[in-house]
Amino acid sequence: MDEKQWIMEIIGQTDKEYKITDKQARILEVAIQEFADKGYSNTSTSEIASKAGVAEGTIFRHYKTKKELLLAIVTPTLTKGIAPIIERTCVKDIFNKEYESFEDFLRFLLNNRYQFLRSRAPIMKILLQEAAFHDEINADLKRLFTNRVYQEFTKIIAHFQDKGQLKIFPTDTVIRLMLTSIVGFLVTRFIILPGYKWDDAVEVENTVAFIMSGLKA
Amino acid sequence: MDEKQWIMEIIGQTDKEYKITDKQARILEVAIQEFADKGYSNTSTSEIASKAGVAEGTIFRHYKTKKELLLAIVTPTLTKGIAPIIERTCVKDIFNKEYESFEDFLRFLLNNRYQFLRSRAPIMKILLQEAAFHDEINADLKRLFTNRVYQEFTKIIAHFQDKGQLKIFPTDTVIRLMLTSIVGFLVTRFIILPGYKWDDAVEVENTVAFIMSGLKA
Amino acid sequence: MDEKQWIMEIIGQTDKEYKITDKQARILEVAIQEFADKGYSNTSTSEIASKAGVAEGTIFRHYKTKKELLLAIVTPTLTKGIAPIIERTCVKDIFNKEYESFEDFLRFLLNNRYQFLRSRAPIMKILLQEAAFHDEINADLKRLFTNRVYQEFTKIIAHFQDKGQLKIFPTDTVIRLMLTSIVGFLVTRFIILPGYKWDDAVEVENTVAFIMSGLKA
Amino acid sequence: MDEKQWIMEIIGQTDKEYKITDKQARILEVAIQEFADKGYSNTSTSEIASKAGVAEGTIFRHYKTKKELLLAIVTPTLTKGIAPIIERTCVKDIFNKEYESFEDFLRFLLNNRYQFLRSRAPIMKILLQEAAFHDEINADLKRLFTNRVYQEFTKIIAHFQDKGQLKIFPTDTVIRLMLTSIVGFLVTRFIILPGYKWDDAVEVENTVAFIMSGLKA
DNA sequence: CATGAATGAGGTTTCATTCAT
DNA sequence: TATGAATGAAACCTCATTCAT
Repeated sequence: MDEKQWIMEIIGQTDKEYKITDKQARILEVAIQEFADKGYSNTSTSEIASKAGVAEGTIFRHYKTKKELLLAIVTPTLTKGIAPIIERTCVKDIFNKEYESFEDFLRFLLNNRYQFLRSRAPIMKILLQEAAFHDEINADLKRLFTNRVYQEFTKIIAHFQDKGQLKIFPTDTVIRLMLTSIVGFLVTRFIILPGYKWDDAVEVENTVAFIMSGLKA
Repeated sequence: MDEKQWIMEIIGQTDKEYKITDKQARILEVAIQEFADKGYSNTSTSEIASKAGVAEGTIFRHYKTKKELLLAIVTPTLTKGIAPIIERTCVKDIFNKEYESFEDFLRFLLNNRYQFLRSRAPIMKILLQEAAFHDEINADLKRLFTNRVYQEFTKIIAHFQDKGQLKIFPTDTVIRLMLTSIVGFLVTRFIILPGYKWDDAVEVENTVAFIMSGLKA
Repeated sequence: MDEKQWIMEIIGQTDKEYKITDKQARILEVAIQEFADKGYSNTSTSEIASKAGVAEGTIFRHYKTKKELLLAIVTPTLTKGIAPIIERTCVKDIFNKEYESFEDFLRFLLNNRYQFLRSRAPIMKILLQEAAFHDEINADLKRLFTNRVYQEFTKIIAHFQDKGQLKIFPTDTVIRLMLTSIVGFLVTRFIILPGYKWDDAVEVENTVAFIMSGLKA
Repeated sequence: MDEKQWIMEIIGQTDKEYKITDKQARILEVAIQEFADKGYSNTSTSEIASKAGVAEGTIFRHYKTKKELLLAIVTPTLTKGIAPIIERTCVKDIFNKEYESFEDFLRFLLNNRYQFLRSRAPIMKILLQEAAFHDEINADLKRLFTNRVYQEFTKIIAHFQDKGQLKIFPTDTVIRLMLTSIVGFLVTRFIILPGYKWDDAVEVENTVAFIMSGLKA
């Protein structure tokens, strides 16, 4: 199912058959739901167990501690959410002239992350909430950001500045403004006001336009 | 002290003398610190007590419950953080032609909120974290936003669109893009990367310029 | 192998071929090791299973409960450790004048038990530790002691007192002093300080001499 | 009360008034009883709590962990049980010619430790049982033994060997035989067979005589 | 006002044991 | 015979809150 594609990521084997019992899946499903709704600390393992229709001990057979359950949920999305799009998909393509313009790149980026988050909004909410309090998540987040996002964006921006498409703002500021608008869109859309009557296509286009106006030469 | 001006807000009496014992102040100080660092749920009242050099019972003499302590910390900043700037300062002034341009308004807004947050970053962090899980905070936030920010911004934007200064984007989108950039700046500056070597004046100016490029007619 | 002679005792068939699977042997081996190192209560069956390379359920296929596993380990050594030496070997021999002197008997006893414990120190440690808390072991121990050791020793001591070789201490006291020295030697040697640089032959001889000085007429 | 003198030792203040609530005393009393009867691992904190007529949380207000409770019980007796008698009372006195003979010293030692254990048998049982499994206890025990008992005994034995009162056995062996008999007596008397019809005065005298026969020149 | 011992409900975790495969 | 996922009771421990002093 498309909806539960994240299960694959969490289990870690994309297509290989890997024993994942029905109960284990239900534990993950409920844990994500509850962590997102009420926060990690405010969710008890006994609650997860009963909502998943499972004995409490069963949770601890699969995850040694409650925190390990949290990390099992959050880590794959963290990695997939930040790392690959940049490196694999974009950077190569951009320098292979796949993206003629920065605007095309931006549009692709927004659409791509939008699709990614559609089915992962709750996990992303957990990630953002708990990053503040768990060093394991925080460290991963910082490492991925500096090694992937920041480095690659720096190159891309330099590339398009060289081509004369972008204003010569300081790179850090460009990244900040750009990411702020992108993340702001996604967070508003999926976390703060998921129920609002968004016309997503229009919002994406307007956001791209807004960013471009601010950055283009 | 300027640094501890929030104490006044929390106590609720701006200049009148109101008995605020030394111990009570220390409880608040420590609670803010710990809630911001480790989260409300991960901070125990006994920990607050011992770090504040106070008996465990003393906290409950001033605040009936732990949650009441949280709300005592968060509510004044929530109110002051959102409400007054709009109503008192801006709206009147704008229609009194105090702000000739939207850009001036934007610059004032950013600088004003920047100043406000300088000494209240930890409280703001608590506010953002806990709004997700406490209906009391959430409701306040939503009410303030719709009654103040949203309403007033709608008027202001209409005003400057009429004057031909702003592009005719849908108002909701304009507000979203604008606030996203402003909040993104403040959150990045004070919460995510408070230690970074920001040149604040430049960042403010660039942010204003960025927003203006995206919105002006 | 000499080292694993206890396996025979535990299985219960000395020379008959009795199906003892490799897995069962490994369970026993690991259980003895862990019970001796960390105590019965502090050793979990799952730990035994994993260290023995066996599924958790497999242990319970051979031993209905964890306690049954303990008793299976401890009982044969308990019986063999106390009972036979007295009855079969000694008493008969002594009255058959095999032992001319109490000193010869003592020397034989010490050497014999010393040999017996060489390969069974861990089991003996378990026995001593757990006798205090498990009535099954305790009862066996008491029964064996009163029926075998105490009764037979009484006779032997009387015999050598009659022959004028032993001082006329109260029998109970003689047994206490004698056993205290023997058990003290063995426990020190095998359990408390097994790593110490003992010259066993010398220690045995000195211990015999020490006891004899104290007891001889 | 004489019976509860150990309470003082555990609290740590001999005569100074130190807040020790009634409940705390009851927790200790019950914990000692249960640990001695059933073993540390087989005694649950909830059981201690209910038998002491106290809420379970109360235990953890005084002792952060169950192990801390164990150590609080065992450490003072460990220290007092081994250390002072040797150093303070004996060694000085011996070389001050207080003890004319090794026999006098032995008699004093036995009587003194006998008195000490009268009211502390359960604690001593716990100590012996748990030393095997808790490194904290084990380390303390080893340290005290080598620094106090072993060192001082070595001097004392050399002293009396010089005076021609003792056989020239190797010192280690002399210590082993002597302690074995002393500890054997105390353990038999207080732990293995506390209910037996002992005539303590006689047993002490016989034990002294036994040891002396074995060791005197 | 302030204290801190006491509470007890509820949290996470462990573990012997069962049972379908 | 062997497996290992599942169980649930019970273990240890935390913590907001109360109350006598």
